[in-house]
Amino acid sequence: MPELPEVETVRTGLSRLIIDKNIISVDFDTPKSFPNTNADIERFLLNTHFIAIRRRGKVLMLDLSSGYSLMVHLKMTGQLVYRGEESFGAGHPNDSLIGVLPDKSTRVTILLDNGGTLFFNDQRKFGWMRLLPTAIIPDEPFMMKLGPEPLEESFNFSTFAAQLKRRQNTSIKAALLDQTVLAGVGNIYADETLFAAKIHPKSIVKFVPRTKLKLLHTAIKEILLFSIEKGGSTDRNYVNAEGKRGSYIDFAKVFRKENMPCPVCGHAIIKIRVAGRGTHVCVHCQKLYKETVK
DNA sequence: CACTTGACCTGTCCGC
DNA sequence: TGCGGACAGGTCAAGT
Repeated sequence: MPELPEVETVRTGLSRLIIDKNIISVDFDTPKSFPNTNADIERFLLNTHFIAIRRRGKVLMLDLSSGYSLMVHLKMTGQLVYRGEESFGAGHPNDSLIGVLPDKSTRVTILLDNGGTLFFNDQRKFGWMRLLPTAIIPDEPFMMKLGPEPLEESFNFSTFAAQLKRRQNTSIKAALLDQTVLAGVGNIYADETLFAAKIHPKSIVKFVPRTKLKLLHTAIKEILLFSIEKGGSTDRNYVNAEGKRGSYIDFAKVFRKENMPCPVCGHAIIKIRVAGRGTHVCVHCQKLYKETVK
């Protein structure tokens, strides 16, 4: 599912593909997918061009020359896929997960002046795309609440520890998934980083030793960066801006590895439920901290 | 305020 | 073969 590395991969792809391209037309299925008025669309979207593609947490911002931006959240099954004139409708036989576009999951279709098309697909309709003034994006309630960017230099260990102070009595996994603690980690990278730090996901935050939290902080940075190198994780639906898969999942140690041997100790990885999510853990390697350690 | 649970959706898989 | 139900998991609203 699109988490920070997947959204970042889409961002770099779109930066390469649609910057400076002019928007000729936009078409969408329902207002839920694109809740803007026709007047706003005509004034601030049509006949403007993309000047920058930015990311904050799992949110994408496609900045336009009109002073407005398309803000996009892919949620679980969202895709932002560009098809150039040459590849239009053709798909990619080798590494594309998707075929001819538009398909039944297509919510928004944006036609560009170079003959290319930007598709916003979303099978489960949880995602959204909307047009709003670039300047007010930071004031949006969702953006206001977001925690620090884990890959920024300023996200050092003391920042991480300070953020966790607000979630002392919950599980460490619930804390990692909380976007106000840090922005961009979802189910895959929560499981993978906790495995790397040898912390059981059900561990209560206040009982996790500082040394383990330091390992976790380092693992977050390293694993997110590594996944970006691999183009993110394609578990089911995720594809990049060209409709292609990411390969991080091939390197995952525990995610979707239930009943398989732990790569460190060989014990079987089990799947449990933590914070309402499917959670993968090696109970032999990952220690459960539920009370003060002596 | 801190924390947990259910709702939002649709496609897929599993058991009968 | 079809059908019901569980499951997938990001975020928010409503619950304790």
